[in-house]
Amino acid sequence: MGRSPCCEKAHTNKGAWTKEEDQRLIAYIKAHGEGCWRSLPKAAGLLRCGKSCRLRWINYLRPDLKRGNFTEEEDELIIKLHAILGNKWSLIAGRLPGRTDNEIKNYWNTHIKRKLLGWGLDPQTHRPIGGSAAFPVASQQQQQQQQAECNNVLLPAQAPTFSCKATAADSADEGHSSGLVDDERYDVHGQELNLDLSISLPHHSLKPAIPTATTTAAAAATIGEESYMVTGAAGKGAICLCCHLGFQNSEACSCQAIQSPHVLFRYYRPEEEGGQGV
DNA sequence: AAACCGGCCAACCGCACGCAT
DNA sequence: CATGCGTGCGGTTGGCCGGTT
Repeated sequence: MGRSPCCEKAHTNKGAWTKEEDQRLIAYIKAHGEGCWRSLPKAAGLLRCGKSCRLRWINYLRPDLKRGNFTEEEDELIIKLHAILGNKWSLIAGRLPGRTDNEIKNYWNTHIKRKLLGWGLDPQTHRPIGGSAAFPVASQQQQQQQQAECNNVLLPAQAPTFSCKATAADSADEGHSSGLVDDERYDVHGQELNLDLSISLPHHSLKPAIPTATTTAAAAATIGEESYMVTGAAGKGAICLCCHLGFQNSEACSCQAIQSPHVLFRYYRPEEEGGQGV
């Protein structure tokens, strides 16, 4: 098939933006608003690719950007969001007003990665380096051990403590694809952080595949197109995506492994992403 | 003062996705 | 349903800058 290039590369500038280019871009967007990036360079009199203009605006020129160092609170929030979302920088950025995905990505790679490594945690999995895989279907003893490891991951000596609280308003009887829960909150040093994740049932079916009593403390979070299952704070019970989809007891279904009251927070990713809890 | 080195960050590149036709 | 277009996203690169030798 092949794609046409996003712009005529032969006649575009590359590299660092000049003040004049910045001014032109700002002036144009102030006058006409964002959007239509492909035609913007020509209209604004810029010898730049549309993508380049968009990037420059979003990452640097936008007036609502918060410049300066990341705060400790932002640090912690990024770590927690990364544990949930992985390298979904744009989603993480959406939870940090004034920060861009690029900024957070850079900050992660240069600061937080090192910080986690200092804690002895794998920056990608948020698990102890050299630790075992998260919650495979295993014997009860193995599960207990893994859950203990999980708690260690969530509560390293120097790491902030947090827990996820699913509200009780999670009902599947809403009759609407909007949420099991209204929100999720993390305790950070005793302070609650409302992540305000968009929570919803898998859109095609609202009927739980397992008894509803076990669903009361569980939340299904829909982030983009991906659904995540989140356990309740006290481990009163949880359901996984597999159960919701009717694949309970399948190999991918690991909800048997999450009955410990000690598990503060876990989630399930779609199987294709590894299907591992955190 | 010059060379070297490592960290940081803006920008680029390629791919994926959603939408229109 | 297939195709093309516009846009957004995530990984990577390259240049700048400050610190060290």
